Amino acid sequence: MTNPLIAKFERWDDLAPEEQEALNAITVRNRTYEAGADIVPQGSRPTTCCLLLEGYAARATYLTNGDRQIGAVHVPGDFVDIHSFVLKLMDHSVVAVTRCEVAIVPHATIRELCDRFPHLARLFWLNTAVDGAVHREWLAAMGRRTAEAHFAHLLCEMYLRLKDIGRVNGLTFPFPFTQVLMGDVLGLSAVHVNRTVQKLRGNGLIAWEGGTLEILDWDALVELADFDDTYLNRIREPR
Amino acid sequence: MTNPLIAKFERWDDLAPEEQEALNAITVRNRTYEAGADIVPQGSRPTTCCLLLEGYAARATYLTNGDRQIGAVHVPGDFVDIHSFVLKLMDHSVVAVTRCEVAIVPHATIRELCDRFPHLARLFWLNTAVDGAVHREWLAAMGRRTAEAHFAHLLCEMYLRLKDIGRVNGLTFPFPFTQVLMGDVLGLSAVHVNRTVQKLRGNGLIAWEGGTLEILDWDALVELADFDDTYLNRIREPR
DNA sequence: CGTCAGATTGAGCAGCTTCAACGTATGTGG
DNA sequence: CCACATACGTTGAAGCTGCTCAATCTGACG
Repeated sequence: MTNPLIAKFERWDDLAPEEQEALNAITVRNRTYEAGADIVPQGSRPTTCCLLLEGYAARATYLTNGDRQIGAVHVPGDFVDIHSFVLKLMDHSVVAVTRCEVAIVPHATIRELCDRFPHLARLFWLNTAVDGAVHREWLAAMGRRTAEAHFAHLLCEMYLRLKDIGRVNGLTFPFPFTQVLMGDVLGLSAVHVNRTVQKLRGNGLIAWEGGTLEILDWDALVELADFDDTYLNRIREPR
Repeated sequence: MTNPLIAKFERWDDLAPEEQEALNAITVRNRTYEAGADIVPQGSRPTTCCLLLEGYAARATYLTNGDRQIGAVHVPGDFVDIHSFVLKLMDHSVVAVTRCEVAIVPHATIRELCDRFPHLARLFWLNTAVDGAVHREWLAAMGRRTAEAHFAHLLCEMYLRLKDIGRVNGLTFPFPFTQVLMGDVLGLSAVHVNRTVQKLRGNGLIAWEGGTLEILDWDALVELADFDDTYLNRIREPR
């Protein structure tokens, strides 16, 4: 199997052979997390970073009343907490939404890599920058889009990101999330998520059952969501 | 006047004398933007980065219907679009909320700085990471807090950030924003911003008039907002 | 067959929006 | 100095969106 991080970086820019080699050698060990487990807890001080190899993970910010807001959904190839290398203290949790397989990379290794290959340092930085762009777009979706458009927007994003890593089948992809979880993603109650899903179904935009989602009308979904993929930075150019 | 960027970086970590020297030399020219002007437009490809020296700026994501969502408010010392160095294509605009004075730094200069001082590269990266943390906290405020708590949260954040750059006077600070703008920040209509402000005033938490805001009861504001400053990363440690 | 997680439905209510009017301060041209 | 325009804040009324509470349904599993 190709290294999914190399694949991700190569969607952004060319990698020198030595850079690829270095990226292939950074994993200290792999680890599996069960669905629902904390991969990195809010308030902790990680000394490693986690590269998601398999499964879905999410970033959750918890309030003291127990409510939480999810700020990003991660797919295989995502370096879910690469920012902890500079941030040190986690302001949020990374949780395993499904069973997750993760490669563990020590901060010290990231440090060496960055010193040896400034170009890789820029790509790590870019990773953090794109995460930020996703947050901004989610903010716009939450503040200025209807619940239905917000959900549609999320689906457009998930589809493209999964497509980029070769995990879609036509317009169908795995979507093993509960409606409660989607509430934490969209900032809605589970009940209202249900009603929103039914609208999307009723309008013939999607089918969603058994953890599999099918987009029935991509153009209509994009239109409804006012979706523009610029923020995902799906562009290959010198960095 | 001390360089505000150096001041900011030194709140995160020690800087070597050569690093300070290098940071002092990066400005190519300064420029002033009138209130309301685009400093960096959404969709553009900047070849420079902007360091805010004076005034308030904001990042705005525009929808095609003209609505916008603000994702961050910037104060002097903020490198408002440092992420454009790796991102290349702007997914959002940076707008001058008041008249702004800005130092312009070419990407090429940032590049040299990063190559020469990997430590500075990490601090630029940290800058992007903290921006991301703010976005996440705003997401949580928008999705899981009431309008009143959301506004209170924003005020706690603004207060601390302004305090850190020495721009507060006791619990009073400049807050020259219109209620329409606050709507774009909070994801609310201007009318509801007005009613929310009146609640905060009525509960004796704040006074706000003539572009000046005074926090009348900090503890109550923090309590209402469920505010925790972790995400602002106001910690000095080796990076 | 019982249990449990998750999805669905209904009813009533609170929060927020829109539309529209009005108040107030500031500035501008005559 | 007045007449008028403009920007911003405030208020009321009506209606939609999304929430809470609570019940029911469904399929998977032991």
